[in-house]
Amino acid sequence: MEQDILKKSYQSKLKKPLKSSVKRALIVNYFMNRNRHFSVEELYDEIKKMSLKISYSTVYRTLNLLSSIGLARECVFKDGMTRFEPAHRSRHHDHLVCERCGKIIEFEEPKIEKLQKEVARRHKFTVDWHRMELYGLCAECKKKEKL
Amino acid sequence: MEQDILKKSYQSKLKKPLKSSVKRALIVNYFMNRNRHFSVEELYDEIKKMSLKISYSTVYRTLNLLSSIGLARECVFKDGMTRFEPAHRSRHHDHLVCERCGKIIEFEEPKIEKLQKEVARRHKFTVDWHRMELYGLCAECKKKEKL
DNA sequence: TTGATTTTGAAAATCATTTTCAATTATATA
DNA sequence: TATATAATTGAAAATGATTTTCAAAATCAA
Repeated sequence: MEQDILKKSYQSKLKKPLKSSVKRALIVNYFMNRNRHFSVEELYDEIKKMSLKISYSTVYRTLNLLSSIGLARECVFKDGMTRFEPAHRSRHHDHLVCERCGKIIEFEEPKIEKLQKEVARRHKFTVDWHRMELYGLCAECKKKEKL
Repeated sequence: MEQDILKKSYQSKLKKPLKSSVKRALIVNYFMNRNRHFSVEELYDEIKKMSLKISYSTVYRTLNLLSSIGLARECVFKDGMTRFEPAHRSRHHDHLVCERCGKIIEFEEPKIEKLQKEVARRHKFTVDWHRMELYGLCAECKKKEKL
């Protein structure tokens, strides 16, 4: 069961024990089967759509839980809303964000990472993490633009 | 007078005319003489310290005005608070943010910019702007860490 | 000076997120 | 299996940064 991953991961971090719960299972299940970003609202709506009762409190709580044990990554783009993505599916990456349609494209560019490290070294800075987002127009929206 | 820059810049953008105002002059003056980031609270406190009356509404309004005509740049780092920086002092740059003391270091790295453009091209994406922040520990905080 | 328009600040509204708290549920153990 | 203990839940309230409202004050053009 998917919650087991969570339990182990969580309890190994020396917090209070986790009791199993239907609601949390629901959220974790959605989360584990997602391989891209989603907003809290998106997840909430999805569960509601299955005509299942859930509250935002629980959604936020569970997502923060996943985040705190490193299973989820949080991204906050320009719109200021928190999105989550599964950390188990992909390595660190950066984002291209379309300002027209909101599409989010992930990319990795090791050469940039290397240069970032260089910059940090130059400033005697130790980098824990970074975020990099390129905002603009995606191919599809550019096409529409031209019509 | 510094407000003139604002007036010209603003009115040339075809909006309603600007009347001169002491409060706005105060804020614009602070802004123009700043060459680094500041939070809204920082500016507000600074003006209050001079025992001058001002309200947050006015501060926000004026800063947003400066932003809308391109004189100010807005940055939102991990803490979620909006900071402003004068756009007239420096070119585009990215940031190193110390997670311990909050220090913000600016840097430019043309090689990274070039690689970003390459990434965008690869995805047929047109980039309008980007943000890149490296979070970690600055040299001073690392030193303290070791004691 | 008047009349029209902009600016201001206090208070209320927003909006995503977090917290509170009482009721419900899971679990360990008697 | 019953009971005690602790975790989970959701509704509603709280939060906190920012924006909006609205009536009063200030500015400007004629």
